[in-house]
Amino acid sequence: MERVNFHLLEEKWQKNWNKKKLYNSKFKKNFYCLEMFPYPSGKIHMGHVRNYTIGDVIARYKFMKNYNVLHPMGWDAFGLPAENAAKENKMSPSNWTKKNIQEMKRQLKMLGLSIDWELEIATCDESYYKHQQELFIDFYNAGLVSRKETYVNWDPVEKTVLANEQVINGRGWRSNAIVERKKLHQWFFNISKYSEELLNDLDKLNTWPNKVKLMQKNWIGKSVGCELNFSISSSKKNEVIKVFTTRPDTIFGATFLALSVDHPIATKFQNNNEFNEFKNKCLKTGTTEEALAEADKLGFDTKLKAQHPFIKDKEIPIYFANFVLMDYGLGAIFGCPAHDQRDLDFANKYKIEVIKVVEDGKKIQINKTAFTGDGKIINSDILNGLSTTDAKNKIIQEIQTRGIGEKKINYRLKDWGISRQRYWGCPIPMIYLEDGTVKPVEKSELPVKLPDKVNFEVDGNPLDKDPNWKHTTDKKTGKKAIRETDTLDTFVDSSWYYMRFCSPKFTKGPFDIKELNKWLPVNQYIGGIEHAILHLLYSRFFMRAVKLCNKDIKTVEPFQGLFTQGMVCHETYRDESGMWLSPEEVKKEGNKIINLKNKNSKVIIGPSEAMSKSKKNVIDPESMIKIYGADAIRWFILSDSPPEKDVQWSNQGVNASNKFLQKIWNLKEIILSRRENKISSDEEEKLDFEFNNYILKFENLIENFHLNVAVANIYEMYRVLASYQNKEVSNKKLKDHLTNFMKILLPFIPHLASECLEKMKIEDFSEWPNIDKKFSTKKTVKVALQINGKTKDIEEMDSNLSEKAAIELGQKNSKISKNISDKKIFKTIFVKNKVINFLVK
RNA sequence: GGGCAAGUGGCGGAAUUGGUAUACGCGCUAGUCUUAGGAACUAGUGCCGCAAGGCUUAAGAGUUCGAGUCUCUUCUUGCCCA
Repeated sequence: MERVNFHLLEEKWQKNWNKKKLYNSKFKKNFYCLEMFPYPSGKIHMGHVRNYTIGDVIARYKFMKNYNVLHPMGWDAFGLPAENAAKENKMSPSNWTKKNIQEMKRQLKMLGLSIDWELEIATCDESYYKHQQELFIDFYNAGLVSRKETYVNWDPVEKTVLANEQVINGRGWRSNAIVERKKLHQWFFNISKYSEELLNDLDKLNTWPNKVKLMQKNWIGKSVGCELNFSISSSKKNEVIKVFTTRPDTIFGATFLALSVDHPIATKFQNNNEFNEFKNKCLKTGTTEEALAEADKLGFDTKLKAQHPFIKDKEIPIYFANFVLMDYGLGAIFGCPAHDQRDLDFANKYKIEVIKVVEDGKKIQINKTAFTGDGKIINSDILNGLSTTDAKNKIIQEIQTRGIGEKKINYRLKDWGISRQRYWGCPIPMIYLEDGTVKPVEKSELPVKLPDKVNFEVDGNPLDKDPNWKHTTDKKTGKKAIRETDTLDTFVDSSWYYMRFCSPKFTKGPFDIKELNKWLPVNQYIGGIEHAILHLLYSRFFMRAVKLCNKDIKTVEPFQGLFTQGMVCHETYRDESGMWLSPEEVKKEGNKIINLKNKNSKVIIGPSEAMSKSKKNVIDPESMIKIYGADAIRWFILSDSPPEKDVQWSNQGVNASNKFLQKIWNLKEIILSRRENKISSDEEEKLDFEFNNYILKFENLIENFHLNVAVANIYEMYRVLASYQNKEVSNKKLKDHLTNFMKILLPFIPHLASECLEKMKIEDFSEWPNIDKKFSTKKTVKVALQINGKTKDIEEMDSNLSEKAAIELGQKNSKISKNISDKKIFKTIFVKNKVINFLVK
């Protein structure tokens, strides 16, 4: 049998597809299939292969189901690695990025994806970020942008701001330096204006994974609480401290107030050396919630006292504390040590009274662990005996009637800080005039381009150190001005790229609204779970912001369907000294595993983990394609695990895939050269029934992403078809079903299936096989025969058999009759075409 | 600590509404052929048992004629938040 040269035929079909698109003017329905675009790091990895193969199956399938499919690809091309590479290799970020894009595009093309490369975009191109600057200005004019001075996570070694997720255990993720708090002027998108809407609209996203929706819900973090005034006892001016709390039910357990060092009250202490020293210490704690929870609780006693609002003559001390931030709530809290861990840690340290006001039923003494659960209220005057929920409602009402506070809804979601002190990003199109005016650059002056020649030898942001670029004039007034030297967070770039894809060459604005309305929302978005929160939330915000600026836009939710695929994993290997070994550096021989680098050293096999350079458990897609062919790689990555779960890479598995593809080829040869056999209409009908049932199943399997099950079914179909070559069916019948089989294979292994169909002289194979409804119900079914609920035998029966006849047939079955001969049937359960259950005594 | 998801052979995993548990693939075993190989083909492969038969979906209980699937308790793992 002829060996297939997968490489030759893959090359042939890839060239062929370059000319074709997934459009057909006679189709009326549109389908936008999008996979998360990659960061051009240099080479594609198996995660990309998995992501884009899954997307390709969906895109090709939808096209065969008569949809016009938009299936674009682009590059998330701004970001810090390019800048680091520039420092290391003396290569400009721009050239480094372009080189990587070229390389990765070449590799992606090897996979034979149905991507329309004419729509390609890169976020670092002026033609892209120009429009991003326009959007920024639109948002600014719509009141969605603000400039605030806030604390940021500052990496003192990298001299840059870190995002919360870049702070790990209080240290910078790259430098490992202890992260500090630093006050900086930053630009923000006012995403928190949309908190309620972003939360409520999650309900509309029916096909999103619940897990992702839940993560977003927790991230937005809506909580109901109240503001409450405490008056300062010794104050003659009736000074009041406003606090926010989500636990007003514990007010009777309040034993101190804790304020942020930036609270207005702090001005009283600005000349107090001890206080200033304390304030500086606070800057050593990061700003993440985790950092605040973990940090040693530090306080500064103001010696001031506040009057407890509900307990007459009770005064509680007022402290400044390092775990209270001005950005959160009102920068002031009341401390209830018994029922909040941070408050308890603080109270224990400064010997503050602990009063238990929630009873958990077990009468536990509060020592080192606070009780934060729900329970019954005690020691609380008017609230005694109530549940925590009831107490909350009652005390809020009481606070409102007394006029000392009000109910407040709080969100954990804060405004989105978008300033980055970096070169390789989209410049923020704002200028600062000498008179202090801050204004957007005139739209006609866009884009604000990045300078080409930049000195990366200096610390900090190169744009800030480039006077030629930094100094400019305001085109409207002619006045001298300084540019904003911060660039935009790269999450901004990826928040609207799916909009740009609808009209990527459009020059009059970020998008042609007609095209936008035609394609959006993205019908199927596919990507990693790691973007469950930020990228998806920011994109949802962007869609709303864009809609606010353009009333003609119809879409609110950008991604109608979302699928999050799992990671690609591989075993990890280390030598005796604990150094990681790559899969190429070890060899398995039977039960033994040999270290090829050092034959005397043992190899320790670790658990299978997500492929990562640091653990060296990486398999390079291109070298795999060179050995087994692209179709075999696609086939394997789809076959072994459900797409939403992690998959383990296995060379044996790919090898098996490759063998199976060869068998498909052989089967086609056998059927094409088969001699005509006798024909039995019964046999032909049986084949029709079997095949139609498979086709019927497939639509469900693909649309629900059960691609591994689809693969299993294809193996079965292969066996059915192969078994019929010696049966009494016509060549035409066999070839018709072989054609259906190949069409079903097309989205999975497009090269081989196309080649086979061409060899079979099938001219148009762009349509999914039709189902013949008359073959969708089976003539005979297998029925389980049970005694007292235990299956004894399985019998094939006519599917139209009456209940009576079926039961009679069941009773005659030898295994049943043997077991019931000396017993009495007192009941028979009959489930048509499934089960007959005899209950006997 | 809180929330969510999951636990099925040696391994990856199947199993519409509760109705044939272990599909399909890998691996393994035996055999055929031979250019002796990491090829192809055939047969077998959950566990116990010579067999008849019995047992089996993390453990235990419950509902049901019938539970991998529903309910409760426990254990373990993973993810997210703290």
